[in-house]
Amino acid sequence: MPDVLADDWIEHAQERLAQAGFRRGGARRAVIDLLGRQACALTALEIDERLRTEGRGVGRASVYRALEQLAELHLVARLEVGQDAARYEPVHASGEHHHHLVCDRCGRVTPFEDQALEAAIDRLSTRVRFDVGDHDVVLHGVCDRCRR
Amino acid sequence: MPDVLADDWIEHAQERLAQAGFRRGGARRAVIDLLGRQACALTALEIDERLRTEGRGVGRASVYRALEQLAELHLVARLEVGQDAARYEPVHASGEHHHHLVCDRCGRVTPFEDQALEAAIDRLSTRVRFDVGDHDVVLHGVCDRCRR
DNA sequence: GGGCTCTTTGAGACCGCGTATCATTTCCAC
DNA sequence: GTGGAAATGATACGCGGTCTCAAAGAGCCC
Repeated sequence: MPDVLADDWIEHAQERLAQAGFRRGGARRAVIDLLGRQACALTALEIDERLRTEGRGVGRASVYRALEQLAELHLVARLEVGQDAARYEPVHASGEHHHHLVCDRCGRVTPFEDQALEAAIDRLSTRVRFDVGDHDVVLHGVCDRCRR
Repeated sequence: MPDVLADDWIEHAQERLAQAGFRRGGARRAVIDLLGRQACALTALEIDERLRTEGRGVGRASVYRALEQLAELHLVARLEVGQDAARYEPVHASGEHHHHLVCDRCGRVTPFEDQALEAAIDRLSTRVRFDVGDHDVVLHGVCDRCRR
């Protein structure tokens, strides 16, 4: 599913990196291309693994480096959902984003969106003595597949 | 500050453990006593360390074991806030709980409460095809101490 | 209390995600 | 093309967390 949104993000990311003074490089490019095609968050090792099976293996260090740089520029979001491995996903320029349901039984991570939740967080952000940037919401429980 | 709430939680936890068929043991007791006195979440290694400085050092394995057992009985909440170390805090029987502001500059973790946020999550929980249990909300940003 | 069994404990080996190092390769401004 | 800086990747390392197993302690029957 090579959709337009993915291509947009990939292009956007390349641009922002160039602006930030980064040179081009094959490893980072491969990570960006893979991330752009994902619907939801992947762990660094999943990325490493998928690239390898695609025949575009890169060093582990390069994966982590690319993710760190992308996170620094807010092009990817880093999140931890209680599984001892950080996950990364593209941040779209539209500001649109989702949160995650985590099945504590099988570990599956599913995205969801909720406007009321976002609104509550926005309102809340203005009243704390804290310069709020990003936020993560994680709902733990049992997914419908495990419940049966 | 040996307050009543802390003592309540400690007692409650002991009771629930007994009900669940656990025997008494010094290490778990030490972990519970320490946790009961905390206002906010600690990492396992912080717990280990503090017990050691109190002269009540316990094996690392015992700390993790106790925390796991307590989490299983929902007596403590386990949360990860993007610092590569899980944190644990008491869950009070009242159902009252808070969420966390994380300073990405200094790493400080600060609790906050918000009723509107809780309400939004409750409403949302009923509409997803997922059996929602706990939830975590983490706001990232810069704390007032680092901002100046 | 004395024994018996089963749980709890803790020292240390081990595992795996993530980071640091550093020699090599690649990019790009000139 | 050439020089110098950035990017890459193999690998060693660090550290949070788990597993193992023998010793100590809890609970129970007598």
